[in-house]
Amino acid sequence: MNDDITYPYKYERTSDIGDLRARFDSLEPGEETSEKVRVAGRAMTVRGQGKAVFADLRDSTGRIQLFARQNVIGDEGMESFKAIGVGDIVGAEGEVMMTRRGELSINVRSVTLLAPALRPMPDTFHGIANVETRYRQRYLDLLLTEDARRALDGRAKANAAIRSFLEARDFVEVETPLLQPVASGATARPFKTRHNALDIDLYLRVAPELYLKRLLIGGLDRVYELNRSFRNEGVSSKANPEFTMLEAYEAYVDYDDTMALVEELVRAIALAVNGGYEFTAGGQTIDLAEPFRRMTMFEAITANGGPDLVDVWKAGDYDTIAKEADRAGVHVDPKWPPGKVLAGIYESIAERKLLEPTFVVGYPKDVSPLAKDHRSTDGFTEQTDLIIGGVEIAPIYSELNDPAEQRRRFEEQAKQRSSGDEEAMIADEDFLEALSYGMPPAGGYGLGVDRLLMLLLELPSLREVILFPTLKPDH
RNA sequence: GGGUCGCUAGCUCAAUCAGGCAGAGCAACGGACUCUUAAUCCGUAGGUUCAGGGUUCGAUUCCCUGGCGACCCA
Repeated sequence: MNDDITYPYKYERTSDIGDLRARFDSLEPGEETSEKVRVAGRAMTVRGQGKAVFADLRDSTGRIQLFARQNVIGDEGMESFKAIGVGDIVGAEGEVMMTRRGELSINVRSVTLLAPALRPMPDTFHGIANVETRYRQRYLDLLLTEDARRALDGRAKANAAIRSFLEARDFVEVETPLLQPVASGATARPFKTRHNALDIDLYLRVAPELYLKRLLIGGLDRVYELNRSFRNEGVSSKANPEFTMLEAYEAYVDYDDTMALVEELVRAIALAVNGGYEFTAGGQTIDLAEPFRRMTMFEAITANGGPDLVDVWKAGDYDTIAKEADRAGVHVDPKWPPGKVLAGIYESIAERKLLEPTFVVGYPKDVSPLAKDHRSTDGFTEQTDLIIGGVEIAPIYSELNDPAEQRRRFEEQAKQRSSGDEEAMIADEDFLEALSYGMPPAGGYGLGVDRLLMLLLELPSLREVILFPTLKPDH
């Protein structure tokens, strides 16, 4: 049907449009240069004016106007220029000039159709209002929605900042299995798949944690993986089944050291993404340059209008804890261990109100199977969660390295699992064996890159910072 | 999982309240126009109104079921 269209193999460009902008934006209106250039990109608008035609051409570096005049380009050239439609990908050759109205342009000598848009482009003025279309056809969204390009750009900058921050501190980037025989390392339901040749079930990782710890055992003292992990859970504005996380581990330090490192890292990412430390979340200005707050889970609850549960917890009065959970609107399963109930109260009352960066220090052992016992508070571990804008950004641990204690924690999780908690952590026997060879004391963390980007870019949903968010097929 | 809302031309939206020929702008196509930039002007074409069922003389509109999405709640 379109057999008469030819699709050229290449187009030799002399410049990106951004380069031309940088070099020639200061031309005077009406000034014409003899600088002959060849550019290529997508025609975003075309404005016919009889024997003159204007088009806006955009490549990934910017936009420039094409200005074709019949007395310059000739009758045949004019015909081919007029044939350009909105959305077509074209190459153009001509001299750089500034129109009398002060629009940097190319005085077109010839134009080449490289690939037409056979389907009409969405309205280039109104853009795409339907978010579903924006997610399903992100290629169109990127052409028409500034926020979509901003998110893409922000992520690239964040990734680069993360790598340079960690490389500068001698962390080694590694890659560990996505396909795992046991999906452990996080309390989450995994995706299951099948390897035919090996005839085994495999799971997509819910976290790379236990493999990165194997590398600590293997003598890598500073290690990280900027990874995609997968959790078989619902989608929401704060969760996508696949998401990007940074996990990093450093031997011979504890979670206090790691908190300081994460604080610096978050600032480095913000600086790279936004060029500064301030942004708005929950209607409040957040200044990442301020020292991050630290509070216990109990303090976080009381600071946000909840009950003081310190003494109740110490006394082991779990009935009162359960009653308070009920009052806080937490749907407590009677089989839940007390620490999970307490964490539920905290999440319900406090978490979303913690707008300023806050380390919530100390997590109940029942919900923290991979961190060392807290050195001074019974029933708690040395896990802290960094909360920013009411969103959990990064759990940080003094990593548990006692294999006997790790086995007990896994057994505790197994109990929760057998009482119906499908998200309870699975024991990884191979990891326990590895631990028994000795893992150095270490601090580690997992940083939710998507969530941090969503905050820094002030976008309302995780799906805005994930190029192709998980959606049901629409047909 | 529950609730609310949305889905009409490629896109942005009307028409739905109170059932009565499914429309406009942009994009496309044809024409006019040599400094436009949401260009303008004249004309042409463009529809499984998300899908299926029901009520009705008649359904985009009312009812039911389903699909996809958004938001809120759990």
